[in-house]
Amino acid sequence: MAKIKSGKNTTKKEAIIEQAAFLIKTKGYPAASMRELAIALGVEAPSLYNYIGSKSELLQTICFNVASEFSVNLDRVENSLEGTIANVESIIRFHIQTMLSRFNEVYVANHEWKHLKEPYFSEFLHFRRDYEKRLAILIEAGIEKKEIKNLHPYVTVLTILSAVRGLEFWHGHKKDITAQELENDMVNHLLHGIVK
Amino acid sequence: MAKIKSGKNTTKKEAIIEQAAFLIKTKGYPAASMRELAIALGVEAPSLYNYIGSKSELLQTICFNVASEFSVNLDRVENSLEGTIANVESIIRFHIQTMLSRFNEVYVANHEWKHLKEPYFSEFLHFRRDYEKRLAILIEAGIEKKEIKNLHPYVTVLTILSAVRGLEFWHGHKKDITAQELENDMVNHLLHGIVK
DNA sequence: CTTAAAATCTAATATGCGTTAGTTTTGTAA
DNA sequence: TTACAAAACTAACGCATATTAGATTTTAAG
Repeated sequence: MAKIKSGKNTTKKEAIIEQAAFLIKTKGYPAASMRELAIALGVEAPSLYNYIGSKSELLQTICFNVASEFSVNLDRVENSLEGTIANVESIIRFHIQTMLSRFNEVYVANHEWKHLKEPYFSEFLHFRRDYEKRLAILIEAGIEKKEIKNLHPYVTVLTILSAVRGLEFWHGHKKDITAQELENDMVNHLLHGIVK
Repeated sequence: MAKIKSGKNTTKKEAIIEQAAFLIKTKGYPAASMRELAIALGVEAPSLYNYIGSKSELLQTICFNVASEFSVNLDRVENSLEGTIANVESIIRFHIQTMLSRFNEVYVANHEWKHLKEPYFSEFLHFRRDYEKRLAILIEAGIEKKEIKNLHPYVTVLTILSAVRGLEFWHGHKKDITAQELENDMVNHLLHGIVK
């Protein structure tokens, strides 16, 4: 009777994934049910299986889509000719912008990946570690060139990645401050600190 | 047949909560089952109900215990006579130390509180917002006293809280760096930045 | 040793889950 | 209009869940 709605340039599968990202973000993967997802799309649960293979496939798609985007951006930065500070700033800004523009998917990739099944769980974990490692190498290069303070590179990476992740909490406070202000102030804080 | 084991100075209820924190952290609240919790304690699931009222009560206890600890610490800092920088540093260090010493419970309070039922969900959300607000006021005072840069206070609070939360990811990397180094470097980064 | 209470067990209830099978409806092209 | 395929439906399976009821075992006190 009802039909899955999909926008002009999106397939129905993409519409399902988008709605799934919202639901998984809101309820968490285990509590996000196929029946509720179906209702949100105006359809019965079994109908979804004409487009997707399984519930876990939805999570995989979301997580690895996001991972791929960050990886491609890091490729670009690694090949840039700018200094370390500019590179780090560029990465921070990319994280903030992606976090804000594709909130549901990034949130799911950040929080729900632990519910991935093997071998996807291990693959994703490996990707994360690799991404952190590549960032740490970038930071180390900056330390050697004396552009950056000699703090433990992993701590620096951890602090930056965690800080930008925290933008999830900003979603309720949008009125007080624009996205641009937020981005600038956070970059300023992470690069130069808050002490005057 | 089997009996719930509890340490010397802990009641059986406390033993259940401690194990529950580990399980909920690992699996997420919806996927953490009473049966699995019972097995970890060497007992059958229904036996747990002699000590606790429900599964959701476990989550409530964990979340509000942690909230209370952070609140008490903030009370102390608010009444301190130190400058803003010292106060902020003290709060950052408290977060890091609590995160590392009571990892499971803090993790659960940070990540699984959205599965709290009403009215606990709203109460916890209100507590969080209040805590952030109190920190922002602290920061604002520092800005007025010209101890701290004039960045948007909420962004500063967000950045700090998110960064310390990120310590969850450090739990696998313990060998490379001591807790003390980590704490010092992160405080340094958050107060003074990374640019040389 | 007896007895009462505390602790644990087994069995069962009701509910919800992901998914499959088989059927019916809808859309499209010949 | 007919025929075929895509997309939706209903019904159901097998399994896991939190929790309750009631019986049984263990513990501790008199």
